[in-house]
This record gives sequence, structure tokens and C-alpha cells, in this order.
Amino acid sequence: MTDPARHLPLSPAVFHLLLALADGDRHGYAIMRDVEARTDGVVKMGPGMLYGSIKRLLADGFIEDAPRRAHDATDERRRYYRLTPDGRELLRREAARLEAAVGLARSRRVLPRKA
Amino acid sequence: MTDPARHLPLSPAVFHLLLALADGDRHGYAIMRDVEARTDGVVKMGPGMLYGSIKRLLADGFIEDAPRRAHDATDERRRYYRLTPDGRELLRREAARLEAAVGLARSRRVLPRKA
DNA sequence: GCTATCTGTATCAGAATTTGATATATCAAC
DNA sequence: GTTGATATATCAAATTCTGATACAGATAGC
Repeated sequence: MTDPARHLPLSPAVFHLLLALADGDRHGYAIMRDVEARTDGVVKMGPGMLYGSIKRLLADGFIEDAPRRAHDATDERRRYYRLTPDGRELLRREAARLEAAVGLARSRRVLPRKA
Repeated sequence: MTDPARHLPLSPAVFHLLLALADGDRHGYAIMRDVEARTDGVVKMGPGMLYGSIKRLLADGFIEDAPRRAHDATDERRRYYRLTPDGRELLRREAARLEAAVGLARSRRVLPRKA
């Protein structure tokens, strides 16, 4: 298993890329749309960022190719990806790190105290 | 005022750099120690990252030089920084973004539901 | 006094990442 | 059949990050 700590912290783009795969396999373009929609356009995913990050995550074993889903055999072009167990663990750790960062921001009064 | 949205999202290092200044002025080396301590070493701040980011943040008006504090006039070398109002706003927005990202992670079951 | 280590600021070259454009092709709608 | 959205992919240039280096004052131990 690739040591996850060496890959932390993740860039915002990579975090959201992995997060887009957390609740089901997606192809590249769908990842891109998901990320921009869920972050209200704050995190932008051009094709360079998208396929560059995918290539690296594949090489590091955090995502892998997923078999084409039956219900959209319509579009031949699509290439689907899924999280590996390592990828899910990496994402979980990064999410925990972000949670801690938010807690720090709260304790330093950058964010209001939680209701 | 520099449009804050253009600078979001922040890199983890820059976020923690600003956060280190949120509860009081600090000099470079103290920022470095604060960041590494508060993130348990996950976010590493070498001198390149530190002074490179400081230079950019000064140029963009998110931090500024602070007058030397009276109680440590002992060390002549130190150069203190403080957040500008824009810097504080930028930090607040980034913290809000992280909070939203954590919420997303929770809704996708990457993190357990909040106790 | 001497020396080692820590503190402190700063820059630089090389590596890695990100941006933005470009290329190519399929698909859906009209 | 033409347009625009979908889809994957690569590339050069810009930016950012890493790790080393440099320099010097402070501190602690011997």
C-alpha cells in the first residue's frame, strides 16, 4: 500500500475529483461537471487539470478503470473510473484534515462558533 | 479591493499561513512553526514555500508588514506580518469553502455523520 | 572562549503542477 | 448536414512547490 501520508495534503482539485467518485463511478467529463457544480464554480476543472490528475491518480493506484456501466453503453467514448480502497482511505484522511482545519478556523474566530 | 474570488481556492499552505496570522501578528519563522505544529506536520512549510507565499500575499495586499512588537525587541532579525482586512475576508471565505467541502464529504459518507 | 544547534530571513535551480489552448471525434437536436 | 454540447487527450507556458544553499544572530553546553 502506497503510504497515504506522503500524498497529503491534497490540492483542492484532486480532493474534489476523488470526492466525485465517492458515491459511484464516473467518467472524466462527468467528474468535471460534478466538481464545478458542487463547488459553485470555485474549483475549476479544465481538461488539463482533469486528465493530468487522473493520470497521476491512476499511476499511484488511488483510482482505477471501472467496467462500463450497462445503462449507458450508448456512448462509446466514455471511460469510467472508480476509487480503489487506497483512494477511499486517502480521501477520508484528507476530509479529516479539512475538518480539523475548519475547527482551527473556528477556534481562531475566522468562522463563527458552530450553532 | 482585489477580487477575492479570483484567488480561491487557496493552497493548503497559504490557508494555514493566513490562519497563523488570524489571532495575532507573527514573524515568518513563527508562522512556519505554527503551521507544522497545528497540522501535526502534515502541512510542511519549507523556507521556499514560506517566503515565496509571503511575497505573493504582500504583493496582493492580503498581508502587510506589522510594527515590531514591544515585548520582543530582543531579536532584530524578525519581520512581523499581519492580516489586512482583505486577507481576513479571503481567509474567511476559504474557511467557508472548506466547511462546505467537509459537508460534501459527509453527505457522500466519506466522513461519519456528525455526532 | 569555543562550538554546535536553533532561530531567522532570503534566494535559487529544478521539479511538479496548473492553466489555457488546441486537437479530434462522437452525440443529440434541429 | 450543421450546430453545439459532450468527451478524451495532449501540449507549451506560466505558476507553484520542493529542497538545497547561504548567511548570520541567538542560545546552550562544555
